[in-house]
Amino acid sequence: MRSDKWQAADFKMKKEPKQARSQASVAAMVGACARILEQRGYTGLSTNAIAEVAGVSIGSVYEYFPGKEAVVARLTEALLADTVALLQGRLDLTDNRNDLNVAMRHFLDALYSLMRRHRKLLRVLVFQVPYLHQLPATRQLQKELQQVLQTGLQKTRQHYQMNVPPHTLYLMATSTAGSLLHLVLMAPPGLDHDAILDALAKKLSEWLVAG
Amino acid sequence: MRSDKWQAADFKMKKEPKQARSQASVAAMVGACARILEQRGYTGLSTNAIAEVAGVSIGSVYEYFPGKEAVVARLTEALLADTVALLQGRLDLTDNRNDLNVAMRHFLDALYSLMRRHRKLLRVLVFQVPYLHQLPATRQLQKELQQVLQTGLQKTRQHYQMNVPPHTLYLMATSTAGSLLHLVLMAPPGLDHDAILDALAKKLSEWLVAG
DNA sequence: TTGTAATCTGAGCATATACTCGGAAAAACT
DNA sequence: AGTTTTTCCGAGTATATGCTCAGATTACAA
Repeated sequence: MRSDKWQAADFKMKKEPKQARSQASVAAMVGACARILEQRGYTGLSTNAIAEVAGVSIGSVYEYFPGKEAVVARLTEALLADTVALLQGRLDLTDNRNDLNVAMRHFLDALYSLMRRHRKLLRVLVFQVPYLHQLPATRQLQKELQQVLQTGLQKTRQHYQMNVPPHTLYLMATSTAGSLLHLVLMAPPGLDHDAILDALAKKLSEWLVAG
Repeated sequence: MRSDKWQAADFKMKKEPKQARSQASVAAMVGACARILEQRGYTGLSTNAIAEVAGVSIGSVYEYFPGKEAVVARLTEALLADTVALLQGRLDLTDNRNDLNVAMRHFLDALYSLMRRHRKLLRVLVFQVPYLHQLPATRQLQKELQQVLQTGLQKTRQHYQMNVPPHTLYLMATSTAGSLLHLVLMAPPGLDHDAILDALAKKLSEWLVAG
């Protein structure tokens, strides 16, 4: 086993579980993976540990996954589904004729509470999983988010008749991500998160109309 | 060996090398650590690998370090020294009576080129080292940067007579960090980095004077 | 019922990694 | 020179982890 094996790792399942029994097994493995990541970090994740925590034998793990990397990939796909679904629903709020600031604040709140709900898992995924950015789910998330923002802004832009300079969208996305990530994962205690989100929403709105 | 051992890991050296010979050995180990991290990632880092690449025996490694975590800690301390020194020197540009926008752009450029120079190493440290935020050097860097910014802004604030709302400094720092990190480590090809930095500097300046 | 495919098992082998320890070699000290 | 401290060595042990495989067990279909 080469230690940098993940650089060419296989993130796809060997086969899909067809019966209800095996589907439950796979679900248990993915759940075990999440629990292990949260409690022991990525260094504590092993195929043997997954099998033990999931309550199945090690052979069953390799029946469906080529290695732990694929289990992590499957887990992130599940998170992706939740995220996109929630953001789609929440971004509709931008559509009805509310104040831009309010709409932006709603959007930020959706992102913030989602990240907060998966705080521990998110920390490990972002700061420890070496191949996170090679994962199909991660790439897809970036695309989806960009598209959601783009279309959402397009509506807003028409409504408010503004034109956004070329690099503004990129800067808004990356800086917002940076602030939110820091707030959720690295912020010192004692900060008023709501107030900070208020300020961020206000600034982003101004940024948009200012162009 | 518990797999989550790093949660209580010892980041301090067993003893300092006193003779020139041992100082060279330790330097070789730290250099080997950097090379391994860049080429094989954190999963490829082992005490045995450090010894091999550094050209010393495994026993020598454990003579000075309790484990690989301490070597990584030592490495980040070295990076910290470079960073703080460079930023101190570059922030003086904010002092002379230049335009705020220009000064901000200089500051961003210093940060950007430093991060770009250590691109590969930075990626591994940020995205793979599980205990990066527990490292003394990391905590110190946050403090130093905050202090440098605070004093730098204080001068500028006096000069331009502006008052910055409570959470603005936090948002500026975290969003700037987010944008710079994304630009250096995760940006898709084809982006005009200089133009983006221009836009960011402009926006930050406006943000400051706007309050 | 009987056959076939799907599922599960866990002992066991190969390898990797962490870390020790007794002692050799080199430098510094007196 | 003799003594002490520092430095270095690397075989060797213990453990962890990845992964296989021959066969038992269960579901489903003809």
